[in-house]
Amino acid sequence: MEQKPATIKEIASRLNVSVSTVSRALHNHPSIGLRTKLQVQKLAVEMDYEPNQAAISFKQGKTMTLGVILPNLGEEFFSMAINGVEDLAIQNNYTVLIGQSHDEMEREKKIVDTMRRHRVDGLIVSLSKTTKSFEHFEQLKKYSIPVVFFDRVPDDPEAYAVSCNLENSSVELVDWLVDHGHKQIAFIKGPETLVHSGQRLTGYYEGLKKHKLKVENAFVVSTDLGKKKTQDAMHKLLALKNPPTAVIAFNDYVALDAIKYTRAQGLKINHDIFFVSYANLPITSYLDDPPMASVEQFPYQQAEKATGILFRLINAKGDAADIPRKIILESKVIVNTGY
Amino acid sequence: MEQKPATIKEIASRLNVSVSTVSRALHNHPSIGLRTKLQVQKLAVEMDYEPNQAAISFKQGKTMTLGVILPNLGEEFFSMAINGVEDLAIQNNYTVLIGQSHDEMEREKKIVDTMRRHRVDGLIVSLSKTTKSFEHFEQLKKYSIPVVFFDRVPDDPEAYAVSCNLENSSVELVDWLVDHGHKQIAFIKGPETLVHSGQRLTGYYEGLKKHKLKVENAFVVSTDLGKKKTQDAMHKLLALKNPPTAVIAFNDYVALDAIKYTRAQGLKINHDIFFVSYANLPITSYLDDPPMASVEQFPYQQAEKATGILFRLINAKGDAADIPRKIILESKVIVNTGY
DNA sequence: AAATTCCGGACAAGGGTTTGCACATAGCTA
DNA sequence: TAGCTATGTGCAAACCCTTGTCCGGAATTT
Repeated sequence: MEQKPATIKEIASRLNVSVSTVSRALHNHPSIGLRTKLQVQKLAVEMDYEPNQAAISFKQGKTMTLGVILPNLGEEFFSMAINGVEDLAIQNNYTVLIGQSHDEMEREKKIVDTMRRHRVDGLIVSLSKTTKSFEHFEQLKKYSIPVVFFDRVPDDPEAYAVSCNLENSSVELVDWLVDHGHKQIAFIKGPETLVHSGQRLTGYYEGLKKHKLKVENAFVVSTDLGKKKTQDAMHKLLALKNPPTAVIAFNDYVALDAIKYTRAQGLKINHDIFFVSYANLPITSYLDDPPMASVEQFPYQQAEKATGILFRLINAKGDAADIPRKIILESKVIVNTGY
Repeated sequence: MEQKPATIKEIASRLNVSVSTVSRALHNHPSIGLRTKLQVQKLAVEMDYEPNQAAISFKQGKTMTLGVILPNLGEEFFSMAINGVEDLAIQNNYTVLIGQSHDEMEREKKIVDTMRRHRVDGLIVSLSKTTKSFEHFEQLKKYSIPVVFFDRVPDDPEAYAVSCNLENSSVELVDWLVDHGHKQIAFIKGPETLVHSGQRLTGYYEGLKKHKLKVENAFVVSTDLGKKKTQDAMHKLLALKNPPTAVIAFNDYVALDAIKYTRAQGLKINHDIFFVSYANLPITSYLDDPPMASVEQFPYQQAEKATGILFRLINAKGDAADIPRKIILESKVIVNTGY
């Protein structure tokens, strides 16, 4: 077993040529003669030569590494998003450093620090739901590390961000429910810190208005996305003298918790009370009574677009003027059929 | 906005001291006077100095980076496992490079290449289900990059591996079913390439023997873990003149697909036919009729233990004699109660 | 006062790769 | 034949940090 990895230097000395020649030969530089080139390449293979990425990073000031920070890989939404980043990264010969904030701002900060120290060439971020300040990201400008956000994006016009507009789909969700005879439509909203929360709510109100339905304040309840709060929220709705016949949940996970609770109360899902939500997670297809409709937010595409922008930023030497700061995808209502 | 990141060199020249002094001052080296130390540290903060990890890696021949290769982050089992790696890595000031093989050997190979080029200090791997040769891993020895496998481990006595013994739990699964009156127990097995497949099957046979039940060959069907094959397998079982009353599925995902299919055939789950499986995924708690029992395989713990071994290997200079090559955790049957 | 110790800091090397520039040899043109 | 131009290689610097060795001078000891 060989101990130390081979270096360009060793190849050079064995062939009695200079290191620069070897380097150029391996890069197919035109100014190297064919014979030399072949010799070098042959020996390189024999010696299991592998360029030392650390040395290259050092020399070039580029690490060929992208950082990705997201709340939680356990959520299907994010694990699908990762694929969007990874695929594009691989195409560009980049590697991906992943960190999970677990929805805690402190952890998010720490990860940013680590990424910075590792000198990642750029960062893809989906914010933790508890993130309220953004210094840790702004700081990155000092080190000229570009950042692109997706899905959970900051409310900052300067930031590069890819997200899904949920307002129209929220209206469509209401449309769909009304078409199916509902007039008592409740809404479980998420944390105010998330930009998306507002969009959904706005769409909801808009939808009600469009169909000339009255806004019932008691029909709007909130959750922190945790199981407990979601159940509390659901409890409030069910306790009303005149409970809703349909519920729009913040996302599929919330819907799942809400459904579970509701079922435990003896109601028949999608019969006594209907659910619709956001995210359109594949796992919902295994449920007996999944949300009847869900808003697809295209995690893969969002992440991919964000990564595309990031690469443009990385490659743009200063003149990033023509790179769009905001990309908004349209979400889409998917009606759950085959169950 | 500052363009170039600050270097130790700049600090040195501004303070009219040598770079070595600065370096030592920042590392709290005892041979540096207090006054100098403070001056240096103060200026370092002012200049937003951040050690260049690439340069350090280069110099030290260590990248402080761990590579993790696993089939698919979308599977809860693996996304939970990642946390085990990440937590331990953070504690040791390491960063984690993640790659998904998507269960394709070719992709796995490519990722190994990238990781090698990035000179990760070590690798944690859970094999793709299509991986049949291991050259790409053995190759790593040449570069002295240690590898530790977990869960989906190779059948090689030399390899470092952490896994869960499923044999005993498989017997227990049969015990449990028999206790609940079942005598017609079927088994959906997985790909032969996975070591675990054999363990499960062995345990199944052992369980049958223990309870003096006859082995029905028709009761053992197989899947490649995909939805289609699972349905085919389930179809075969249900088509028997004397179908099973209970099914042991390869894992929860297989169980989910099988259950879905079975339900579609008009049978009542956990009434006409019972399911038990492996993995104990949290998402099953959202199902109306989840598998009645599931074998917990402790993904977090497996990954954590594997990472622990990896760190020992990284830190052991050659004498890795006392580091165990195999760690076997006992899996545990979890009976699904509260639904 | 002379000798010894120790503290604070400097010098320099080394690690792998890339790249601008200089240089040598050969082949060609005039 | 002298003068050029390709063509192919080598030299050396630069990238940033760590660390072993060495040295001047002040403080302590005898």
